Amino acid sequence: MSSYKEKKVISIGIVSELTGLSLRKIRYYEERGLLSPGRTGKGGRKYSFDDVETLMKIAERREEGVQTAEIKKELNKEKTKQKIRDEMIKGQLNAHFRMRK
Amino acid sequence: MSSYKEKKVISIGIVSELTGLSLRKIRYYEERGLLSPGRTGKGGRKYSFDDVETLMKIAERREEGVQTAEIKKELNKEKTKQKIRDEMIKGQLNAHFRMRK
DNA sequence: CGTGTAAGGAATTCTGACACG
DNA sequence: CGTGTAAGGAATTCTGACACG
Repeated sequence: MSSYKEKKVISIGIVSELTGLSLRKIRYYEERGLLSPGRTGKGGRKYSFDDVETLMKIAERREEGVQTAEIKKELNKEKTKQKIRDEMIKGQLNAHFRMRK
Repeated sequence: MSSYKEKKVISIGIVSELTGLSLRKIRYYEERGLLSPGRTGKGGRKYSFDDVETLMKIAERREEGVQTAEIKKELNKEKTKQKIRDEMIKGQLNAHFRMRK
């Protein structure tokens, strides 16, 4: 279910090193709803490797001059596609096990 | 080569939450050579998910009353075994590609 | 041996705001 | 719109040491 890629465990400083983005940019993209880091008990942001990958995609698109609102839509589309893929796999597995019973 | 499991990106506070171990214990096991976290520029420790797993194994063994020196030997043995496995796989791959050429 | 804790300092992160554009 | 920066405060982490056992 929850793989390492999805676990929110990386602090913003490390994410900044990993992506080359400033803390300001990382926080701003969150403000615009492009990603949702977790939070520690006292407010510290926690990111997953998935978040880091998302940020790298954002950086690419920004360099191409794309605005955050547009990038947000693109990311949502990707997420939807991924969900459909996941459900198809789940469906296949269910069909498989129904047959074996 | 370097998967997410091996990337040193988690701070000690998060590792403490993930493992249930105190900061003191985590640092002590390092002092005894049972694991080697990375370091940020200014001295902060950085752990990988692999390190987190190692710490959980250590916690189990400690609960059984095993001393750190003994646990260290066990971990080294595991590491050696893993290395041998990795090399066998590499060997198989090499053999395979030699055949296909 | 393994772990807790108080101590002082350094580095990190947070938020809200002003600036420029 | 997107990003930098200075500001003040709070939370994190570091090291070396003393304590107990």
